[in-house]
Amino acid sequence: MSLRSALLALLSSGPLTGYDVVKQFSASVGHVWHAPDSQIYPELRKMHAEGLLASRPVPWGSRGATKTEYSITPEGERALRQWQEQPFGYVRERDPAHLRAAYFEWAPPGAAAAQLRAHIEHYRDQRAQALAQITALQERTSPTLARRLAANPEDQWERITRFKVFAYEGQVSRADQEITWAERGLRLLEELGELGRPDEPGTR
Amino acid sequence: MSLRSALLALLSSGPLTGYDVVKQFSASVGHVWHAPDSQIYPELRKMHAEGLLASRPVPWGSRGATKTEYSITPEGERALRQWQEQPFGYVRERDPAHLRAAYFEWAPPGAAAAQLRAHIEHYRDQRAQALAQITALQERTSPTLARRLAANPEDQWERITRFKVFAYEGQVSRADQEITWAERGLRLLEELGELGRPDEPGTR
DNA sequence: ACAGAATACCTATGTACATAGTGAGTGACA
DNA sequence: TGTCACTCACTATGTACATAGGTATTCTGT
Repeated sequence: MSLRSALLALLSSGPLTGYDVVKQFSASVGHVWHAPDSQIYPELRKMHAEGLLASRPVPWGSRGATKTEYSITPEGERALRQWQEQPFGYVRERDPAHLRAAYFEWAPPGAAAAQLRAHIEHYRDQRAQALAQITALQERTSPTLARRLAANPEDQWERITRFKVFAYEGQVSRADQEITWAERGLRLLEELGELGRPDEPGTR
Repeated sequence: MSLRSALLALLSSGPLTGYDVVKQFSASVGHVWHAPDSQIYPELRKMHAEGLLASRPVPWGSRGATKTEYSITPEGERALRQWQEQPFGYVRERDPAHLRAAYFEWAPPGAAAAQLRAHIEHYRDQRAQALAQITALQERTSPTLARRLAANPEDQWERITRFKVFAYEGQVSRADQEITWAERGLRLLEELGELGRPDEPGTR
């Protein structure tokens, strides 16, 4: 149900056509809740059917073709608020990286270290991306934020912006934590003499 | 495909009946990769069909009923090693807590703080659980670990144990990070005067 | 004038997972 | 002898999501 909320949140800053939803999604909310377009289009239609969104055909091209523009309805806004109200069930632990690490004794020589290095790489990227988002928010470079602020009274701007920054800060510190963990892992491997030793373990 | 690997990892310490797989799973690997029994039983059968597991009927009860005992085959062990070798695609960001936080401006008064407090609560639990696992590993209280060590030469014991501890340490520091983040969020709300102010924002 | 790229908008299909059951055997006690 | 709780072993069903297409329309270069 989070995709639904993410879409409502996106559309709460103003109407968008399906295609624009997809585009803006991946450039904003998508950083915190990824979804492919193949999931977005049907969901929009479903939400429309349930009255959370209104739709309006917009002419496109010269041959009478149309695209659909969606906008949030009062009921959609109610759903958004309600979503923020109700506590959510946490998803169960399910982490491929930790799973692998727990059974590194099965990794061929070098493979464990390679995994950890890839882990670090990945989270360095994530970190950089999140930081870029934060700067874009703080310097008001983000077009999605601009739309949203324009749709709200000025005394709310600070508040709205800081919540988004706060969310991305969470991603930054999570990335930091993952990097630190993986580095500790590399040190562990080193300590076990596992960065070059060709040894086959685990075979009962 | 991670469930598959988790099951192979579990069975690599010795044969188990379906039921015991389910039980031991949730007491060990399950902490790092959760799966319900309804997913485990069919997967075991599939893995058996593909030759990763061998099966043997074990009599159960007095009326000739049987249960199935699964054990890992050489091919299963090969799959385990291969899994550790190949790099994995990281799953896309998809975090309900961050998503909510990014749109806290829609939260009714008090709801944002409540979310963050629940977040802290949840990760305190997680943290405690992971720590308990670590102690169980280090003091050799864990029956699953005992089985595994018994199936391996003594000079591997340290190594095997430390990998598992390392994985759980990752959970601990992740939990710590989440708690810190949520606490920062509470401070932000306080700064914005949002722990009691009845104010309706976001309504365009 | 036409090719090719880019834009705009979808659809189909399969799988992983959640949720919620079912039903048979055992042991213990009242 | 009945019923209760517990162990053991599954099955059914729906949804979220990934992967991989497809088909118009407009734009750009030559």
